[in-house]
Amino acid sequence: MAAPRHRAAPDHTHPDDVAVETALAALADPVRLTLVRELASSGEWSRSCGSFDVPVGKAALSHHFAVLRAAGLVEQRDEGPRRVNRLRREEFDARFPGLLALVLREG
Amino acid sequence: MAAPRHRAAPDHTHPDDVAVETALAALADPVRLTLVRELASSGEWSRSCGSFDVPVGKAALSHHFAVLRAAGLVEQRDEGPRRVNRLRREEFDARFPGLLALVLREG
DNA sequence: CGGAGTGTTCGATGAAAACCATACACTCCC
DNA sequence: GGGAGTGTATGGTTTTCATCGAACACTCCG
Repeated sequence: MAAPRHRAAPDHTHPDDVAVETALAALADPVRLTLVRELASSGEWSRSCGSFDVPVGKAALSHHFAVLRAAGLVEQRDEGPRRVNRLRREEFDARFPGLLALVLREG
Repeated sequence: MAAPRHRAAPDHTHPDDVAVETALAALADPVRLTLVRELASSGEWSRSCGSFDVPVGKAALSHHFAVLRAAGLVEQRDEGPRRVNRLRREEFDARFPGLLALVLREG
């Protein structure tokens, strides 16, 4: 058996399994764009979900992170009581070359 | 006075005046993606609006072209009874380098 | 144990977007 | 002039998406 898991691990999607439409739609939202940008200018695994300055409640925020995971943009890991994030720079850029750079270049 | 214009010219938006979110949202739709791709593999000004193989009615199609114009992706010109299209490759690529190539590389 | 902190899930709501059918406008050609 | 072809505008329906409030699950710490 596997080690007992006390909390459901978030299901990730690898960028390779993501359709272009999905990636574009994920990045087309202003809130998610902020998350990605702030995440890009922070160290990996340094930001918990609640540490972002976006004008939405917890529920909506949780949903946005689910969308980002499904688009292969963000990886999450449980660290104690909080869930920390990492931008999947390399993997995502390998699948969609230049796209991340494009949205990071402005803002 | 200017020469009499019998039909309203479509209002275009230059890619330089387009926000990233707008460009991404425009390309995130499957129908519009098809239009852009088919347009990319055709000569400039060679395709009229009705010449595309998409599963939507005339009204919806007209709307999609309006979105593409607003995103700086397509330029239109009236040619007799029909409205012909051109993909704004260079201008759009100057504003969003690599984005067009990205969506054209697949499909 | 019990409370504080963090994040997800559920149900409902409101706004935005896609779509259709119809009606209209314009051009071409007989 | 009148009909066929092409595209737009309008009005209304349906779907999708972002959002919230409240309830729940889990971790940490006193």
